[in-house]
Amino acid sequence: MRVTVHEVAKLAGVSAMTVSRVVNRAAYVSPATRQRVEAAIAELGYVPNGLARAMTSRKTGALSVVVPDVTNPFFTHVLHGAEKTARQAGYRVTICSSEADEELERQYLSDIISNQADGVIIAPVGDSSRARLQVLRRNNVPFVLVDRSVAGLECDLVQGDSVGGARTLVSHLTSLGHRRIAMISEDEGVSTARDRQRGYEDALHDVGVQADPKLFVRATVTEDFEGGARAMRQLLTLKERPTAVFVVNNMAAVGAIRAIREGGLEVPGDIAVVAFDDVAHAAVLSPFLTVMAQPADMFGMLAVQLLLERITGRDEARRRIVVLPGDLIVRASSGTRVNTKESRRRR
Amino acid sequence: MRVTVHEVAKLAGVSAMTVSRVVNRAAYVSPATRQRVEAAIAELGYVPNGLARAMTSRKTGALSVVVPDVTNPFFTHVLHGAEKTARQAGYRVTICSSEADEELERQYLSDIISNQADGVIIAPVGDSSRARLQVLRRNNVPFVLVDRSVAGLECDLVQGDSVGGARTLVSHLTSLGHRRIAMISEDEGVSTARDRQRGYEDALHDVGVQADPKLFVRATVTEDFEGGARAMRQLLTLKERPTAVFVVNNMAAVGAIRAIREGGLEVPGDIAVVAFDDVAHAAVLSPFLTVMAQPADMFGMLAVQLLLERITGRDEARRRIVVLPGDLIVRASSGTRVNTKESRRRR
DNA sequence: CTGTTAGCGCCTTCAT
DNA sequence: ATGAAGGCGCTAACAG
Repeated sequence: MRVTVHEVAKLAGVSAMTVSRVVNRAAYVSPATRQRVEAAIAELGYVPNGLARAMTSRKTGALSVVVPDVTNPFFTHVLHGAEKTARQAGYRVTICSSEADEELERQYLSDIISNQADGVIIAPVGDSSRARLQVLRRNNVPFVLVDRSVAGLECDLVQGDSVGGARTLVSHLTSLGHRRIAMISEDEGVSTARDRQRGYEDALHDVGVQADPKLFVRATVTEDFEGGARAMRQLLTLKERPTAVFVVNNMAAVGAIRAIREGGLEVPGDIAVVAFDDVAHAAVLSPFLTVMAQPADMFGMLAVQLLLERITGRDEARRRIVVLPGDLIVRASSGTRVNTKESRRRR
Repeated sequence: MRVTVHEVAKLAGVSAMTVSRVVNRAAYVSPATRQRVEAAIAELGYVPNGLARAMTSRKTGALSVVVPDVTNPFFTHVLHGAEKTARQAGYRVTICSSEADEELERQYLSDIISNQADGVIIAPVGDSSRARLQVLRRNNVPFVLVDRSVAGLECDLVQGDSVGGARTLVSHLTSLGHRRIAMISEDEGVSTARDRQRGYEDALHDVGVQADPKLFVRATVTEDFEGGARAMRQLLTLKERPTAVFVVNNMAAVGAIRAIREGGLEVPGDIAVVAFDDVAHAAVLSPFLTVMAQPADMFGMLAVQLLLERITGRDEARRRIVVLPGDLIVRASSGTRVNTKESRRRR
């Protein structure tokens, strides 16, 4: 089978312990024996068994990052930031795509415990994740939430300013004269959905508009854009169509825009669209969607930093919450000033 | 510390061995004791230690997927396909982003051996990866290449039809009347770059055009689009500018288009652009780039299937190569028929 | 400076 | 149907 310390030891004429010391650059090994051991290692192509090491050291050097969708550019950048930061600190990163599925998430978290990851970064499926995360806690696996909080669970968290961001986006629409503004949200168990809804309502309230329940729909947000498309189609059936739509995230927005066009309408001519999170490559290729762009890489980086502090630091019980502001990027999809009764009156 | 078999055993009043048998659903445990053990497991929140298990079973249940860039939508979908297929087969997937860096790749592969992954899927940095992959082989870690082959290395491989795909893309351009067609390629150590160059030259040859070395530039392809942009800027300095450009991949194409626009020119008006690999979300938001779309998810799925066969199957020494065709998707960036001297003459 | 002992948590093997 | 012994590969803790 695979080469072990013992074979190296035998070849070098020393004990297994000495080999271990050489490998780990640890203390006092005479240059002469060190050299013999190194030669033996090279000759046999010895690679230490990380599992065995982890067994004794109780450190696997692995962090797990759990996201609902690896193909979503937002999470892709969270991953990237996390991976980079973790690597620089000597940790590997295992990526799990929960597909926004509770059972799958449960399975992954169980795997993570089983495989003794040193820590976990997770964008939870939703509030239902609470029970699963408490199992992590019971097993002493430190974790940090990214992007989404979980109701009733106190823990470190890196998130965007969803309330403020949504308010800014929707205010952008109202400032253009829109008053009949719909929102496409997602499952209410997701904290960002709730927060963005609040920002949406705040912005409407700012201009004296009462949120109309008929203009609020939820999309099942999947990797495919279908969820957003379906929600949009539903809005298009209304007698009084909205003149603008605020979409809870980038993927749903892409679906919504497709649905609008398939319905024979135009963005922003017939319906203006704004959304949370930028769409990386699309933004460069043909800048179109007006968004609240979030520094996704930074989410990942900071989450790992908090996590590493939990792992290495003596547990300062204090819970840390980092909130990162986003940037409003105005592009074509939100259109220009429109003439509504209200806006005409004001001029 | 973490709960172990022994604590469960003590609580249930049995031996550790019996606990193990219950956990593994193995042989002969009386219903009565089984029940007591299960109660103890639940009460203590026991989760088996995967490392210890792997130590004895010599199976970690982990596959590693190494890609040059996790934010590239092409690789993102390869990952997704791989992850899904692996999970269904009971394997976890660890993702490594080599950043197209040789040293980083070496480190990852070394980690992978060390952590006893059961197998590896890798889109290698380039031909230089050969040495590193041979280390894998020496350590009996089965692996399958995706997307790129490695010169001088015989092994299972899932790839696209780069020669044919490039030829189709470039022929699309020649059929529109273009004759002065540039290519933005990448490092020649990457098999797809070589293959696509061949397809490019073949297509030119088909219409009696000799490839002009001045029209061939290489981009350092990074996660950022800068590589493609720089290459494009270089082409724009030519006295006789190309009328069309074939770009080796999606990321570089995005950069190239940005550079063209920043240079005050238009796509496709001044320069037509075609590229390999679609840009997922952008394609829906504002269909623009003419591409050879590859079934990336399928790359990942098939690669895992081949890998699992290597892992579980008795090694049928035969090497397997799967070549998946792409789809030409014609959009705005390649433009319509142009009038060149040649095309005018022909009419 | 180097070797010996023991044990990480589990499971294979052999008893009972 | 259940238990005891031993070992997977490595290293911490103690010798010397």
